[in-house]
Amino acid sequence: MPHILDTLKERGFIAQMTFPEELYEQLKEPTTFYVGFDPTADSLHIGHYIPIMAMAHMQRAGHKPIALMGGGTAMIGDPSGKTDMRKMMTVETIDANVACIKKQMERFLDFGEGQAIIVNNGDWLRRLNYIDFMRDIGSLFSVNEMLTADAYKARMATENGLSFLEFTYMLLQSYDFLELFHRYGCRLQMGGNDQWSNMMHGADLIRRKDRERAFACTFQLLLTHDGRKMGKTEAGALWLDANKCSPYKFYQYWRNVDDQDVKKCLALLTFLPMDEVDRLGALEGAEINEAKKVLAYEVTKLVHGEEEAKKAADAALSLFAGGGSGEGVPTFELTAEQLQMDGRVTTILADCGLCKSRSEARQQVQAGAVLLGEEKVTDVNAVINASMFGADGLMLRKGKKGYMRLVLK
RNA sequence: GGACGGGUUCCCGAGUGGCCAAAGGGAGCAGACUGUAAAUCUGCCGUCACCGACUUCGGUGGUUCGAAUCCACCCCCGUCCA
Repeated sequence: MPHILDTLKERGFIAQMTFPEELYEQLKEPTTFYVGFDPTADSLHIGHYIPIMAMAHMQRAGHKPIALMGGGTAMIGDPSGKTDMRKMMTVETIDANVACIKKQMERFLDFGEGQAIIVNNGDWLRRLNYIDFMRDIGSLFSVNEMLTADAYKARMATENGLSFLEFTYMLLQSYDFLELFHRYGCRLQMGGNDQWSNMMHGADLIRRKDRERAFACTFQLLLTHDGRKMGKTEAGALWLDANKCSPYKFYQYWRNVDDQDVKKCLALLTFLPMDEVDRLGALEGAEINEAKKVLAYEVTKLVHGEEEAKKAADAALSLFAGGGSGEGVPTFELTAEQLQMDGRVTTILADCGLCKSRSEARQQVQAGAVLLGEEKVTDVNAVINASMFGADGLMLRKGKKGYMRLVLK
């Protein structure tokens, strides 16, 4: 079996790590490691996916993952990678988010007996005593040195500045690591590359305070080939929750990735063997669409399950290739009464989510982007009535990719 | 605490009494071209039963026929000083 670090490197996960040789030795033994997640929303999004995949790889290689929920640190907000101070969140919101995220994580990791665990740093951070903390931990940090961290430097350079609350974040995250070391013998922290300085200081804290081995290792962020963050959609982020982003939409996102990003995505986001990734990634021209189909299917399968992935693939087949059953095509139900009251195409376009507002719907009609069945809608005031529905409803389309099957209830 | 500079639509950022729903860029959506890709060109991009109306420019009040723009107070941020 290849060394886990080699696997992760080969797939493109690793960004940087502390004491590479020593860590390499350490990981020859089963090692407990952790990754932190901020419960700033009630669902994970694609940005969390890379670390989760890495955790899964690690677990398969015999290491023990700890998913640390930042129920305590979320009350502060990590300044890394942010140009603005985050909104502070209430304890209730945070705890509710933690519960939702816990549920989602169970899909990716084995939380069985003796396997991965989830802990919440709110358990120890929220009852921290300021004076004790400052004596034990604060005394070991040098402000001069902290200020050299990119995360802080960047924030100092902007006109938004950095609050003390946020400045303290590094100490708390470092303390988390120490606490997890004490509780579970956790020796490695992994996470996004934007966390590098926080993670490094945590490992350093354990070395200084307990004189024990501890490591930090960061992952590449999921960026497009030209350096933009991947997974941005109109809705802000590509959510892993089916209610926030349907499996169909999720599938379509990956089906439409840039050619240049396909190989990287296959390596990072799926468990396909690397020779298969290399083969698919090498396809050129229209052929690369095959790779995109595999990518979309595999990722959707991991996130939403095999059944949903099949439905999404089938929907794509029926909408774009004239095959399939069309079972997974997005549908929107409406009643005859609704049509009676307001059956305007623009209203329905907005209600079913194809357009953000009726104004936008109106503009799309004017642009000639809207089709009802096979008919282009030319009149902004066009109305849909019950007689237009066929046996499988009525297909409403916005552009080439926006499909919604209307069904009469 | 003091002096100065700021808070504009999803983001960046112009605008200093009417010509402002607010320049420009980015993101996004759509059209053409394609391979459900990229690049390019074009249109849209506050809301609304939309040739008109309504709501927006940190907050609240005021001046004015008329305010994002002027005044007062307040909140928030930055820089320098203490």
